Amino acid sequence: MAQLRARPMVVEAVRTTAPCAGCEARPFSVCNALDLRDIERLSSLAVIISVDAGRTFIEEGDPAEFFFNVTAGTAKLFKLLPDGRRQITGFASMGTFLGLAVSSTYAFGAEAVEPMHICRFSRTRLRVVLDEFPAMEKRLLEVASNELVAAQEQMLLLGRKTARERLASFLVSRAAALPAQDTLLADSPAPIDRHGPLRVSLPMTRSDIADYLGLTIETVSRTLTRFKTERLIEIPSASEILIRDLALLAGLSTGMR
Amino acid sequence: MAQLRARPMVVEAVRTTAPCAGCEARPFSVCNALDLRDIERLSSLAVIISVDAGRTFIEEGDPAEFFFNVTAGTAKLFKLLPDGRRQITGFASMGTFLGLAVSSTYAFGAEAVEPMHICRFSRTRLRVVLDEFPAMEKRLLEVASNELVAAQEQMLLLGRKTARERLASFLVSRAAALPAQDTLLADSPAPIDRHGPLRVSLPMTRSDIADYLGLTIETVSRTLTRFKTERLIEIPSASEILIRDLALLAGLSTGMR
DNA sequence: CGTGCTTTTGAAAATCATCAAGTATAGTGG
DNA sequence: CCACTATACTTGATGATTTTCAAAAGCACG
Repeated sequence: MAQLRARPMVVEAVRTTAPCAGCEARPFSVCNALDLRDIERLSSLAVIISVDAGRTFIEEGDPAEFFFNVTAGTAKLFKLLPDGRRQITGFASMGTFLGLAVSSTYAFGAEAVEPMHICRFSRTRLRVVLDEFPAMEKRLLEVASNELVAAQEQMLLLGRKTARERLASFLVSRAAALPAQDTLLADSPAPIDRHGPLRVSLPMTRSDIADYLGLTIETVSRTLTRFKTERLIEIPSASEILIRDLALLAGLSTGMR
Repeated sequence: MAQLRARPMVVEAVRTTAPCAGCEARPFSVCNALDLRDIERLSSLAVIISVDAGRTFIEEGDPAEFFFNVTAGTAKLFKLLPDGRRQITGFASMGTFLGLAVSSTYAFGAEAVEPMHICRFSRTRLRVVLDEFPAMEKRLLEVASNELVAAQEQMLLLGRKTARERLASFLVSRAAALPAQDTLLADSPAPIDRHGPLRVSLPMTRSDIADYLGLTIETVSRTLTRFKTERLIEIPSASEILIRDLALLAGLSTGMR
């Protein structure tokens, strides 16, 4: 049960200019709450950081000094037990805002699964901006509310769904997040009505998927293989899956059979 | 696996005056963000509702017309699968704010486990107040952030902890919430250092506990019995538990043995 | 073209769920 | 006030899904 993990080092800051105005992630992020004029203020506070795949950039329990905004790549967010058991609580991709904890320390860790670009803000300095622009605070509340809904859905999955239902849910949610690969801002009911095979990429390892779904890598592998033999999916490579029957998978994800 | 449940009727509104100024729950709730002068504005929007034990007052999927603030009693919040499997995502007690969903429908249901008093606000009308008082919006963001942290902790529990660890975690969190019985606003590190037996009340049924912890009622019962034979707790009645060794239980809850 | 890591596959083991009574508790009506 | 009934809780025996242990097969990278 207990698999101990090496503790990766926290990434060191790599300072760069922060051109918020031309930021590709802005349309997907809380920063969009500000208009171009105010964006300048934000730019002056932001530091852009590059994070290599596998690097931890938030350490659970560390003083929560910064807020982060993901502008490229994907991170896994996780909590650990003393013996090394890990629960991944979510994946953060372009536009995701991190660090909302009220407490003085981070309640979770974050590690890049792909090379990332992250926009980093000092908490204290961003707080001033938030007080100045209530629109951004409002947007943050929306984001937090959406995350809360997603968290409740994940609790349902972890507490009550079978391995099969968990994997089906995971694949469906990955498909629903296309092309914006971001569930947190999925305000509109994603248009998942297209037919034909749907290509979803899985930048995370089987181990990550297992720790996200509360399973072991073996169960993840076996279940995916079974989906394949049942012609629900194809697995061209380990990091890529073709969904052949999304509706059926969606049914499976809620216990229909 | 699938136990179907009768669908309880939604409670009808029981209109009463809303004396926010003298509200016992205010110190524990978001309403505290307003000073006495502004509280009057709030009062004019609130309707106090009485809910009998067992009554559902939020139906998952219904249009999210209202916000709620619990002023007395306890509710369980839950999500259902089509076949009746249920996941309780949390318990709401005095001071808890409900209905934060951004979407137009409730993402979860809520049912009273004890007779309750609830303060009800129209979403559209409360929105006006929020725009007027940024302090309250800020307080809401804090609340949402704290709930998010609690949700991540629960994901760790549901995804990675054993039955024993889950029950230990549950009892410890009930003890930590004393006397304010409210985890959501537990901003300060709860002073759990007192020794001697600690009395925690469990107003919810074993079935509720099971659905909260992702277990069956039998496993809940067996595990509590085992704690009793191990002298960790006493069980004077089904709805009351004496914790004899909180530190040991706290250790158990994170996998120490 | 090794070498190391990830993934897949197989067999055995374990935790927790299910099925099944039996016991306590609470609420109801006589 | 007490018996009666319904519900909740406990306890036991059995079973199944998932984990654990083990090893082979793929794949990526130097």
